[in-house]
Amino acid sequence: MDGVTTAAKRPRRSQEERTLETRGKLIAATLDVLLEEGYLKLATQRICDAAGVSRGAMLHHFRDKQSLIVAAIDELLVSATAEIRSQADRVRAQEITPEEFVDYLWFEHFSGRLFYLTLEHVTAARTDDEIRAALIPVVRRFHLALDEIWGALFSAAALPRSRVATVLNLTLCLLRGMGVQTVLRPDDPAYYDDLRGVWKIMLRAILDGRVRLETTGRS
Amino acid sequence: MDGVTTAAKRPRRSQEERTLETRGKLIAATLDVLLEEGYLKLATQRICDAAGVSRGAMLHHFRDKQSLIVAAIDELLVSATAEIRSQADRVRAQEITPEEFVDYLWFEHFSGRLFYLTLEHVTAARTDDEIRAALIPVVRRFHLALDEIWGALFSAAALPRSRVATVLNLTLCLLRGMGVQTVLRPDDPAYYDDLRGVWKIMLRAILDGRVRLETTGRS
DNA sequence: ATAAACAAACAGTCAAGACTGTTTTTAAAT
DNA sequence: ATTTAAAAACAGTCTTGACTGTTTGTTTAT
Repeated sequence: MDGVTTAAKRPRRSQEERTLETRGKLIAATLDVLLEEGYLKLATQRICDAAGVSRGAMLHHFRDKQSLIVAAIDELLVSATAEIRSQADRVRAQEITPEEFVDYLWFEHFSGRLFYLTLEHVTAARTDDEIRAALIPVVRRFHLALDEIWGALFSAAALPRSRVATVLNLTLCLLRGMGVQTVLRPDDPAYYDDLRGVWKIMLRAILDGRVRLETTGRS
Repeated sequence: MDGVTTAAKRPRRSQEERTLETRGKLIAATLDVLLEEGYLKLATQRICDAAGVSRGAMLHHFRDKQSLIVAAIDELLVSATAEIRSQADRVRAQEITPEEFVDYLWFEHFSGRLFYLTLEHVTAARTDDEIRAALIPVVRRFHLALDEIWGALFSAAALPRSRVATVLNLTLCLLRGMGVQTVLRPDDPAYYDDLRGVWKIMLRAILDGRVRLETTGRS
């Protein structure tokens, strides 16, 4: 295995390329292992095994375990934002209905990977000041991006522009709550279909103007 | 400090009394420490310190750490059920409105202790088959009790009896989702008031019959 | 005297960061 | 163009502390 053989097998990569590749592997592996093992059992050796990278290399690129996790969550939310935006564009173009968008959000994000990863990092953040401080800006960017997406989503005359984001955020809260429940209420898809069905009826009533949202006194 | 002095200070307690007291202390301490530290940092020594009981005694009464936690969650949900039932009785007696009930659920349970403890055990259960298997029956009892409470709650002519539980479960999912968000979106009570305000408007529309829920096709 | 409740010590496991060593790339010197 | 030195990327080992369940010992109730 001399220099000639090595050069023939693999072109010389710049430091930047090497860095991007290693970081990318670590971030992807972190999300996979976090989903599979949970935060409680998330060991750096396990991540590195999955990434095919040493712990020394991991620590070269990320100050500590927590820094790696925060970077991974950031990447997760950036990706999710792009995917949601893409589907939202289809709602606006009237290729899919708002009801179908709700189904998309449920089946593609909130009853699986995105939400379970959210559950893990949110729960860890609740009792750890450092994690929480690191994640609040990350999540705030996600919320702002969603609000921007929601603002451009609907043009229903019956729904004031200022209410659009509220309704969509309420939709997301419903789906998060359902996501929480899936953990200890599995094998009951009818229950979740039922909830979602009722929600769609409510959403349709709002979009059609049968329920008005202007006056939201604090009551 | 001889036997006579001890007897004079504290009456002789039966083994059963001692057991109930020790178990009670451990269970209460578990919930307190779980809320404060999270599942990730929940150490049995910390629980025992808080309970004023030795680890040996803890292990005498509970097979292992997990058994203690499951017993504590069971107790938590039994207590919450009783409290929710008591408020629901006041709704039925028309002492408080359904809207006020929603506020009660939010402020007393889903924006604080009950929900945060739920977050902890649900997240731990997601990736641990044993915990999940132990908690599913516990949580099922909670769900059944809630459905029974909901079934007796409203007598709105416009809302079919079969739909009452769905609407209340939908309410709880919304509140759970909001509870999840409070962790990384703190210091924004107006946001949560807004969401809750919109839901109350929708709830009122359902109760008043302006939105009908009979046909909930699976769409 | 015996059993149950309780306490403390023991033993083993595991994980993260610190640390040391190696390989690859880049820049400077020749 | 080649060599050398430095920097960056990467790998592997060590250290330390924390944790849980097991075991042994003590106290209280029957």
